Amino acid sequence: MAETTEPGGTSDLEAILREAGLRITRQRRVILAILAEGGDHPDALALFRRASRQDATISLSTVYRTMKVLEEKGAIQRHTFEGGPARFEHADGRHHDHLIDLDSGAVIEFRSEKIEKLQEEIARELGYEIVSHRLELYGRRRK
Amino acid sequence: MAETTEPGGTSDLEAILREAGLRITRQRRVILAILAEGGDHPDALALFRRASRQDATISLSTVYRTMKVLEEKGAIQRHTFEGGPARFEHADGRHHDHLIDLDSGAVIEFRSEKIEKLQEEIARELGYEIVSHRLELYGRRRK
DNA sequence: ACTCTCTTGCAAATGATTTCCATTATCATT
DNA sequence: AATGATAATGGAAATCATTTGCAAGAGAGT
Repeated sequence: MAETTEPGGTSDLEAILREAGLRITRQRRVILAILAEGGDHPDALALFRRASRQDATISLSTVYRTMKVLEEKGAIQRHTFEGGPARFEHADGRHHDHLIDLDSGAVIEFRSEKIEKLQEEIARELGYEIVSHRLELYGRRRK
Repeated sequence: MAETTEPGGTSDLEAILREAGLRITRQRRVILAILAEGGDHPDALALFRRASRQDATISLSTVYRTMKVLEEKGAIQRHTFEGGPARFEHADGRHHDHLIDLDSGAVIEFRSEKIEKLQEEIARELGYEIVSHRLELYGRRRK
């Protein structure tokens, strides 16, 4: 498994930075690696804590700055779920919506072609073109 | 048109406060009246400015406090659209989603039974019960 | 190694919202 | 209408998430 082709790998993110003429710093490398692992949707503080374990010199500002840059380059996505700080996710291209577990804060991704279609339809009827959308379900596990 | 039966009228909101054992103050009356007019989705500052015209003694804190109380009582809804302060809306019972005009900031309400159904379905498949949801379309007027 | 300038850490600034606290006002009761 | 208990208010300070200013530090091309 060549790490250069590993989907969603760190190298993807590094490549994005490099191509944008940005520098690959020690702290960015660490943050990128954490994001590349994927799996969850950490907020800036969580990211900072995890990164700190690998490199104690990282600051929260840098986490925020890095998130901002990566978001601008389209490399990650920022989600602001209800009543909480922004959470970040490695943008793997495939759009999806979210179901947030109100008890654990866990985020489950899903996608519904039907809903997407309906949204387009609704916007069209109202005379609009959708630029982006956000669909979030907040719920609890069914017992 | 008896104002006591006027749907979505101020008296509704006042009744909610009264029934909750809360006091009807001069400033609350002003804020409630503005919300009752409905029509748009003002944020706290806009609400504060409008209220100030009627009663210069109103403070921003009171606007926020009133919003919090009314939200807890289910009398209004708080929406936090992307990249902006919370905006409030008189809760008239009928659930709806929002389409935000990216150019004007205007909010258009809509409702799709089909989408609601699909959401339920998706949550069920994932083993969840929906407690609440949020669907927002961000778009521009089609020319 | 040298230099240019992008990045960083830290602290201070910001923006939205909440909370503290002493004062005022509402409303049920006289 | 006066009284009194206590909820509500204004204003300032506090909080939370995030951004920014600035001097020092570190990539990367030469």
